[in-house]
Amino acid sequence: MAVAAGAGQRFGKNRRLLTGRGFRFVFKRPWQSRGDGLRFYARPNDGDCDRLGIAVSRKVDAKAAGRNRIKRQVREFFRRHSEGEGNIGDRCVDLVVVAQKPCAAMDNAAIRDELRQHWRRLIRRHPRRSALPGVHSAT
RNA sequence: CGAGCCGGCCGGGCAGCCGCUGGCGGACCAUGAUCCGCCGGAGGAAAGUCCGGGCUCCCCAGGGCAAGGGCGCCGGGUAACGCCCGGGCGGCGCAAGCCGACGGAAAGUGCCACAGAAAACAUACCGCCGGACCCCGGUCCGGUAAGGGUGAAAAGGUGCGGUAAGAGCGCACCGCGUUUGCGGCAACGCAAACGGCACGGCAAACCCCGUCCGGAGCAAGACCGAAUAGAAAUCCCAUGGCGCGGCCCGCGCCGGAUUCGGGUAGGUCGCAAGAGGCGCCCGGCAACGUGCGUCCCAGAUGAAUGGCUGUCCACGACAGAACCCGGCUUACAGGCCGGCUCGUUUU
RNA sequence: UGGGGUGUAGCCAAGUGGUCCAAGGCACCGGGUUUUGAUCCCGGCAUUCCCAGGUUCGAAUCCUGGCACCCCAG
Repeated sequence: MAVAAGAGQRFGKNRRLLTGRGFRFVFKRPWQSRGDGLRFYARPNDGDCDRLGIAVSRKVDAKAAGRNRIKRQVREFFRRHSEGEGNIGDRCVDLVVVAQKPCAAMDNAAIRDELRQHWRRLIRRHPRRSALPGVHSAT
């Protein structure tokens, strides 16, 4: 069974969007949130956990190391805040995070700040059953 | 101690917690994009894609020729190279050292603006010298190329002799060329004799000579599954089946190959043990090679190394594998080791 | 990952197999014409020809290396 406390901390392949089909599903009818450096596209799924896809193109940052940095920040935030397994009663979402050009100039703290803003909008629209102590205590 | 040169190396460390990914082992009333344990998990440039290979498919299947392109002192190393090592020559530096697209201009074609008499078959503006004429300054004829002037570059340089003035005209030295001898595998060097101006520069101008090169690329390519359109063109019919004419045989269809168009974007393999790393012996000035021992060292496929906390310090640069090797080039905080040169001080 | 292309003034751009001045147009600025404006005429743009080396007497042009931007394939 799922370990209730640590369920949201994992980030296996079941928590990611792995195929082009998964991305297309989200982009078809997305809920959106736009900011300076990032955009969120989300859509409720039929699964039992949230899933994440990230898009950082070469136009954002031509250096591979720079793109990896952005993706790591997004992944780490999602790992610590999203809904894990055992939430059959909830409406979980597929989320795609797209990085925009200014993101390359932001430091890690700034990226996390923006992620928090988008995430707060997301949970207002798609409420969780479980509380989100991480978000409230972090801010 | 200061200034500098060369070679080699490192690229935050430790501890804890939460994660990611591959392999192996295990768990299950949920056999999966799951969970648990152990072990492995980015670079010196992984980069730019500038060269050289391996490996695949296509073409040719034997090689040659042509086109186009690369390379270019000599010798060696290497699977190969445009790389590396050693040497020669030239240049820079007091030196340690560093740098060099460094074959050919009497095979040919072409270019050298402006200036200048003349820019390559040489030639004569101002001059200098001799002669003639007019008469006190020039004109004409001839000789000459030292000096002036022009230019990026002016037809060997310097000195002495020589001369009407001059000139390789003669001589000495330097330079250049030819021949011979000697040293060296060679590039080349040294020496002697001879030649005298006969060979201006540019081949990163066309080119000549020598030498090397077929094309594409792992999203190559192979297989499984799904899906669309037994649709189009060309060829084959050796084997097999069916139909038609009585058989040989022929034709048509099924079938096979290639191409074009359309559809699909799921999985498996390729996919990591290699021209491999390290250590030692031997050969070699060295690059490197032979042998022995030892190690297994990333394999993802929306794509893995991160986050947080503590602590130490010089407060962390450039930057992320995507088929794999050998090089080159470019980016880079800081630091370590070894050798050498010059200067200064002290003994 | 692989392949290809382009960098010349604020913008669009031409440019030679090397030699005074790097065409031209738009825009902008100054002046003239006009009662004023448009048109028209004259003049101007003080451009490291993307950057760094090299060849050459001389390079936007030739050679080498680099940077930036754009496009294409699956």
